[in-house]
Amino acid sequence: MFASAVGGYDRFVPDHHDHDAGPDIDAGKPALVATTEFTAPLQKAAVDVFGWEELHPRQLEAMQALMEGRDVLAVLPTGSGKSAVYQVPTLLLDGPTVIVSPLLALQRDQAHGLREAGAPAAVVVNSQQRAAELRDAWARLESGEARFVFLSPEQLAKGEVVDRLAALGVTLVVVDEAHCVSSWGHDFRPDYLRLAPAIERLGRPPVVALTATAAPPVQDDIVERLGIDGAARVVASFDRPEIRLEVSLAVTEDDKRAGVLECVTDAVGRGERGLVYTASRAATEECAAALVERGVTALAYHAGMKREERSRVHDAFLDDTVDVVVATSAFGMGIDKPDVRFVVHASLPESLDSYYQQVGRAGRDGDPATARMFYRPEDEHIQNFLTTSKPPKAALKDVATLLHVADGPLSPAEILRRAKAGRAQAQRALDLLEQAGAALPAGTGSRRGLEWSDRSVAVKAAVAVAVGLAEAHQRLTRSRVEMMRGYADTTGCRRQVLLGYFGEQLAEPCGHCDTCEKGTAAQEQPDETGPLTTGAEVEHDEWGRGVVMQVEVDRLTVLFDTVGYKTVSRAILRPGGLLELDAS
DNA sequence: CGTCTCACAACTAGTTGTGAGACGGTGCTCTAGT
Repeated sequence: MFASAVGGYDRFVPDHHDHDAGPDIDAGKPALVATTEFTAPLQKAAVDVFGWEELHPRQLEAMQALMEGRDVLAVLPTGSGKSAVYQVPTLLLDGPTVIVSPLLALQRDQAHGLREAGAPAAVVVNSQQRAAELRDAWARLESGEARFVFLSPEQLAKGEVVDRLAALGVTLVVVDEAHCVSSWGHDFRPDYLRLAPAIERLGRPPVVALTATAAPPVQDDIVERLGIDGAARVVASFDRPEIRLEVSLAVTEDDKRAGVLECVTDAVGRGERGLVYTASRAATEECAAALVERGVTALAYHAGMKREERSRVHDAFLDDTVDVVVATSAFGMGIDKPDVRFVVHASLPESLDSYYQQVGRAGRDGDPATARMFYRPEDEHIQNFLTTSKPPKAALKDVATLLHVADGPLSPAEILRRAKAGRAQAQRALDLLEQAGAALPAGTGSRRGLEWSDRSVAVKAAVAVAVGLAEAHQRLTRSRVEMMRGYADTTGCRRQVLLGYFGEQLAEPCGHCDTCEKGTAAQEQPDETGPLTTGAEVEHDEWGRGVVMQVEVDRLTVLFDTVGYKTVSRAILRPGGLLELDAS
């Protein structure tokens, strides 16, 4: 729409470290982005509608790829204008943009934000709306007035919603907080893994997956699950030098508790505000109460609380009426508060991905902030319990048999009702059978459901494949917990370890994490001079193919396709990227 | 896998030990009852 209105406005966009208030997202990347036929129209639309005088090179790179019809995976820090990546192109495209967003509160805030910015109308479609609101939302989309529609992956799992969207001629699909595809899709919210077929049914417009945190294997998983293999990857630096990293090992629960309370009380005494993450709901309440007893204004936050109360805590944190929020992992997505000065972990998080996401909520204003983790070796077990559910073998057999003998498609509701297994187990079994390709979506209208893919495939064989998938995922999540533990126990520079996990090599120890100051980091310099460097492919007799994720003095961390992360001794190296069998 | 709670025993009247069992995170959506 703006293309014809633009002329004579063609130049390179330089790097703007000097007046960029957000994090430096450009380290190690080319500062210039090639100008294309879309550069000028994008810049003009950004100024005219949103008042953005300059687009960051990374933003522009992602937008240009989308305009060329390519898919994009953009990994950009929060506060760097991730949303602009789809907002501006939408102005130049003919149809509406569909934004898949994981939380209803987030959808509401984002739609509201667009309204404030003076952008074309945005609507929200979800189960919390009244019938009249929904009718209105659809009417505005169908009239062409609304150009943005926010919805959950669960909405896109509904055939009638997809059909209705398809009729609108969707020209762009956005998967916001795209790390959820990888972290939640496999079990917790399986509709994340059903986005690819839904996008196909929308006519397969370009897709942009947006997230602030995704290690290379997670990026691969997102791209694969969304079916956007050829996506342009726009990945900014993960480094947040303003955040000081510290870890304290505690022997007893009492020591750990005392450490957390002292650390938080001291920080609040200096006038700082921040977050405490715990592993359980009970621990949030216990810790918040202990802080209050010490004169700190603290509130607990977890998913067991009423919606209203959760939003009250959320607001209190944003408008500084509370110094500390003590929360489970439920707190944080969508929080963009600039002056969070500390993030304290009172337990080991489930993965370095989660850890970095939580830590990254500190110091958004660029001023110094602290990330301090207190942990006990025992903490590893609760994460293993929480993140790894055993394959539901009995339920798998049960559900597979139902599908195998059925005459036509069965609706998921009917399958759950007829299964002998509990609802949750049966649902998980159904998801796994679908992932295994044994159960396929079939039928139309009210007859829509799932059916057995191929009668010649035996129940037993399909169950075996599904169990294999579940076990592989179980091994991966366990190895991710081990990586978390490895970070906690390292004597090397923490920033080097953390950035290495995200595929970024820091040449020198950072000089201001706890291990650097203790002096242990200097003795643990990674040696990248040998035959194996980060990113190299290796082969192990038992574990199969893997990619080197990290190189240390005498050991390597390798991510294997089948068994997840493994740390192996350098001594077992053989020429040609082969590893000896006796690795441990 | 570890921690906590509870019931109960053993012991002698207030406390300590033991074994079994429950519990531990993230959200959307639909439905039944107010």
